Amino acid sequence: MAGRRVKPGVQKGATVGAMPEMRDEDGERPVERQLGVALWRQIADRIRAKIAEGTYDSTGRLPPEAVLAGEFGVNRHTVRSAIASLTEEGIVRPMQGLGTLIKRQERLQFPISRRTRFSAGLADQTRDIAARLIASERMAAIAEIARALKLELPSEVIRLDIVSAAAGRPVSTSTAFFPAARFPDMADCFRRTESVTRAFAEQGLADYVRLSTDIVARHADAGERSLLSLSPGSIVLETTAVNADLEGVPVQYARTRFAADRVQLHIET
Amino acid sequence: MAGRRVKPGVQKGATVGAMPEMRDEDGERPVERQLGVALWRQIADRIRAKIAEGTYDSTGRLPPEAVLAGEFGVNRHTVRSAIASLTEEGIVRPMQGLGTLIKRQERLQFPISRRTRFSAGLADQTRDIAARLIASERMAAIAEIARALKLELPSEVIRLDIVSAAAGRPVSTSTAFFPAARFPDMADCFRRTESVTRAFAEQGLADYVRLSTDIVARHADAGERSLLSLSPGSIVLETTAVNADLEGVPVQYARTRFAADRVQLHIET
DNA sequence: GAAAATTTGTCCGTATGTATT
DNA sequence: AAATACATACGGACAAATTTT
Repeated sequence: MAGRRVKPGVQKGATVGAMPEMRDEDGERPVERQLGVALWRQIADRIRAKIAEGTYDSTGRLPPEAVLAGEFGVNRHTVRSAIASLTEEGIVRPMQGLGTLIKRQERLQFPISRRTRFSAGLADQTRDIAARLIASERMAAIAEIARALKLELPSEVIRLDIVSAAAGRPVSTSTAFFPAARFPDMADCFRRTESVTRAFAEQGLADYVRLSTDIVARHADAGERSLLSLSPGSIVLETTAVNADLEGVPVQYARTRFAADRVQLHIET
Repeated sequence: MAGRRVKPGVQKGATVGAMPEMRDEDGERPVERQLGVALWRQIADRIRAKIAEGTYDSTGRLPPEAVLAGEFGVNRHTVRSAIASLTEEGIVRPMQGLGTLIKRQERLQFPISRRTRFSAGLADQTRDIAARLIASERMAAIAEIARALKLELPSEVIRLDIVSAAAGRPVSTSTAFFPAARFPDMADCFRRTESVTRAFAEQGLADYVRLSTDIVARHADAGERSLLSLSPGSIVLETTAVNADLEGVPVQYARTRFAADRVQLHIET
């Protein structure tokens, strides 16, 4: 086996004859070398994608390393590096003599609708939900926040930094702003109740609705990777939402970053 | 094994106490090495992110290479590699003696609401929108599609593969399924009108609504990178939507992958 | 139960790419 | 431009654990 490896690098000395753009339309191995992304990481990405597609669902395990190496046209060691990375991510678990088992992990579905409270729809998916307050601050509102909450400047807001976990794994981190005049005890109430809904209720707001949501996806920065236990290159789904009471007065402006590989947003319209 | 980086980094020979601290809220620079992504690509990613955040909006250009090298704690050669990559992507344009200019590119906002057709909300953001049919097929519905479209098995569906571009840059690629019995000429109509809405209209469906949408973010695969002109490591926002006529009968099941760095989804509830 | 086949884990070495000095 | 250090990728050989024969 072990096909001839293509000569890497751009030979700038000798002009290579007109190789007519080999059309590699078959999906099996357009591996791109030396483009700033290590081969083992590219292989890891492709294995991860295949797992997500359900390619290996019938066996529940990866093909043997030697087979994968053959499929991708790389050395077995390179496949091993890729599998090591996926192991680090908690996606697979290699067992000597047995094979590499695929750990099943479902995506949590987060409903986004007018009446949805943060964790309401999660109750039937997992019981073990925890929200932890990691920081809070009473501060002057900057223009962006004042505009969203429809506050006059200057105004004070309360900021809460929250990390939420389901089944022991962190799934999201939020930064939420509340008008300080109306909800002066937000931090204490949240710390005690571990819920924005209940914190609102303790301060006299029985119900509230979601006004609008913006959604963006990007790479997680170092802080988010740390809070959400993500590996480098991981993705966050960032939602920016404005919630209001039933009269339409904004009560919360929140930016939530979800670990993209653990969640799915769902919108009923 | 987190970065055991020894960090020769920033040699501050003379302490610059009065430096105005350019709003660099991103604390320090925990550059993580030996993790499968070349340093220059990590730097490129971070510069791209900063551009997206608007960090350099005041000047419209990147700080000098030497300054960037100092900020990130890497050699200037590495920063140059990163900038070369961003130049290739068309994000910046270095000019000798002048600096590195940032090419303006806004995020397109895609509204997701009950009555929104695909490109309706785009009209006021850019004039130059194009939808191109790259493949079509009449095929037997698989279980997932039949369930979404509420078809009995066996049934036939028409599949359209579409790439949409705005202002000359591809922003999304969709795979859409329609019941073949009801819309037999979908492919021709779409090819002619370049619009799902108009193709529906030509076949007797004047109006339709969005029933539900699922949203997921993940790394782009090789095919998506090719169709959307994305670089390795890029992210796609994938929406899976079911549209129905006004009686609630499903008429379209579509999976759309957006280039995540070019779009923002917006939900009004 | 024992032997063979399969599969992951570890070691050797070599060549090349990456980043700094 | 060159020297140095380290990460990446390849190739081979064998050990260790598990399943199959």
